[in-house]
Amino acid sequence: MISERNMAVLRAIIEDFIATNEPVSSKSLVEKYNFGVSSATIRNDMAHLEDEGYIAAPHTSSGRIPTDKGYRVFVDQLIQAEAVAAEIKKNLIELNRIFSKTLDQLTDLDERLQTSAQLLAKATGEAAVVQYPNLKSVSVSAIELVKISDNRVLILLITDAERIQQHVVLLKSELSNSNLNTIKQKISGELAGKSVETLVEKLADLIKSFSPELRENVAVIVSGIALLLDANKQDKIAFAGAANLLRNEQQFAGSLANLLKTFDEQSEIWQVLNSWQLEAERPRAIIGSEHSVFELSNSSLLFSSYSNQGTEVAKVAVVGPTRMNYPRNFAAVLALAKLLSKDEED
Amino acid sequence: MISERNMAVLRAIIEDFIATNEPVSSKSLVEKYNFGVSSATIRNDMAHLEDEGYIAAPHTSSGRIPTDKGYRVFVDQLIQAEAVAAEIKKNLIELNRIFSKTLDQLTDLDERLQTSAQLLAKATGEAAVVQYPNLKSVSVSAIELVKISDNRVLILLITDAERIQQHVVLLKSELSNSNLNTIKQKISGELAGKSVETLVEKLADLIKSFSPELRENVAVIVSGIALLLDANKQDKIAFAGAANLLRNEQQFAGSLANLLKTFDEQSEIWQVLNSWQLEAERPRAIIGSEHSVFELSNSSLLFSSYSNQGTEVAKVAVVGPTRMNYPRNFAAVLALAKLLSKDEED
DNA sequence: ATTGGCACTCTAGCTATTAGAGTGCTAAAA
DNA sequence: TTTTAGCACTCTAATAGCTAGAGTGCCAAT
Repeated sequence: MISERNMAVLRAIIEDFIATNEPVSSKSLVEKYNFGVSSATIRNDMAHLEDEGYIAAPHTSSGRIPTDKGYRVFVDQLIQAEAVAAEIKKNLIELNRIFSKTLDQLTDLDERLQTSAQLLAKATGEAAVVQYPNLKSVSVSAIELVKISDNRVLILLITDAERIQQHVVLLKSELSNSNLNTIKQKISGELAGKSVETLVEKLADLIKSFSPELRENVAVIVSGIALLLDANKQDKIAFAGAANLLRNEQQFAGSLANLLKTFDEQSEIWQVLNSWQLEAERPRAIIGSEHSVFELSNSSLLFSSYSNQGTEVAKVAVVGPTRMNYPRNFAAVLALAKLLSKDEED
Repeated sequence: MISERNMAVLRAIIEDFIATNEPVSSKSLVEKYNFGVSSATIRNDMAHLEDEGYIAAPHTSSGRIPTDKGYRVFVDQLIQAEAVAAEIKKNLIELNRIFSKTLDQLTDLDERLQTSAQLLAKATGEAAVVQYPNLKSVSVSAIELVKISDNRVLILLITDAERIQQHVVLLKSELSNSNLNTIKQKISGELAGKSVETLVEKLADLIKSFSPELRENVAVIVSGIALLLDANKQDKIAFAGAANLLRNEQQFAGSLANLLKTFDEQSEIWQVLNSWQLEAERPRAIIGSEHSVFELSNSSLLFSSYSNQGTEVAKVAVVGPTRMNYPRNFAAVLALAKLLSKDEED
């Protein structure tokens, strides 16, 4: 059984450890906190907490450090406790102001997400990851073709998820404006409203429906569109704050290089994020051994999701040591998630 | 005076040090290289090279390591020596093949440059930087306006440097297709062919030339264009290979976090690159103390430039320890610079 | 100019020692 | 039953001392 005071001691240990990164001793606890009992009593509590697996001692005669299980209850209570929730909410408003000041000016998706990651990294002092929207379920709202020189055409793929992608193709032969217009009308009419996923198959048929003299160029354009659709399927993330990972260098030991490579390659992180579900608005924390990313030992993942018209499209996350500042970081993740969401109230 | 053999010894020391990262002793030199003299003789040569400042001894009874001055002559000779030039050229062809295989498929500038940096980082095993083209001197070839919903217009700024930028603006009131077309014609006609730099001033006048009922929306569109032009002025770089910097962790001591931040913030690196000039096709190496980036102590910068129709537009660079593999890295920098260049032969 | 020989120097690794921080446990007190 | 003072015990981290050996510098001989 975990008594009221046991809990308070656990919490004090965790807060102290987060602040100092040193094993916490019974003596320092009675000095800093007003438990109104002696260090011997605290020692008994600590022994108990250790039995239950909430804290551990690096060696026989050292202070205690929290275990992942310890952090778990700490974080769970944190999210529920009214007082702290208020604290988070206050941060949230402030962060919302800061974030929106920068983000509201950006409409280009790449820039927007990259900047988001940078803001999140800065606000938390940790590394930040922002998933690109998963466009598999998104549909095409229009395809535009713009002639930018005699033989080059810019293809624009506009989806209903704010993402506008571009690709330039080289035509095989000259194409009159009216012909280009015909092609545009037909392609756009044929593809608009369809989901990105189902689109690829339709493309081949499309070419055949054009008159023979246009087909060569249409084929080039269609292959350009296929390329853009393909790009949508790639798992992409924006990442920022690598320097912040270095602050906690010792804990990653030799694996920091691998860790950075993991972020570089993106797809693994993407999968990790996808393997965890979110309930409603709640942010979630995955603490230490709860995840299995080898390079991220002793690290926590804090994430939430952003949505488009109520449908979850992707996640934002903060990656840092298990001994991170949870209240601050939860607030930042929530603030960003809210800002990136395009829901009714906008 | 530096004799023939002195030079050979210097070179052997540098190559050995690059390979092993250990101070090089006279004994190991006679064992690995065929100088045909005893270690005592080599010791005399080494004492001489030390007097001249090409090598240094970490402490009295240790082997020697090259100084920046030592690397300097090594690199200068490297670039000139026929045999090595051939070696570089061979690498260059191979690298060219590898790079173009990936790059030829990419037309989006962001993606292209980011991928370039990644390829360069991978090919060299170092960190890589690719400057975005400096667009101050570039001119606008067209401005397109595309309606993507009732009240949103996508602005496309197309310059003659392959860069196509996009921005979405929210209209104040509905705008008919024909009106949009009128605006497009007028704006594009007015701005096409002008250089990006001179354009900003013209924008204000432009609004006045429209009929009052259009002005409100034109103002929105014009401010969007201004935003895009502004983005061109920002110094931007693509960076990759942070993990490779970690490999040489010890040498950056505590400054690695600052270093990563420097790359994150971009503008400082941009300025450093700009402060060095290139002669013609020659790549250039800036070794250790020759540059003054504090965080990059013991590091070399290798760079070359890419051009558009013969005009230099930006640089590509490799950043690594002074004891990097110069021939390989020179080849990679050159190969990429050549590939990114859009000159007549394309 | 080169070389063998040798004294000399400095480092890196090993061992020993110690102060002190912190615990666990016991027996008494509340 | 809970709390506490007291004390023995343990482990770490820092310091000092020691030694093998790698490497040099220089001298005298070739």
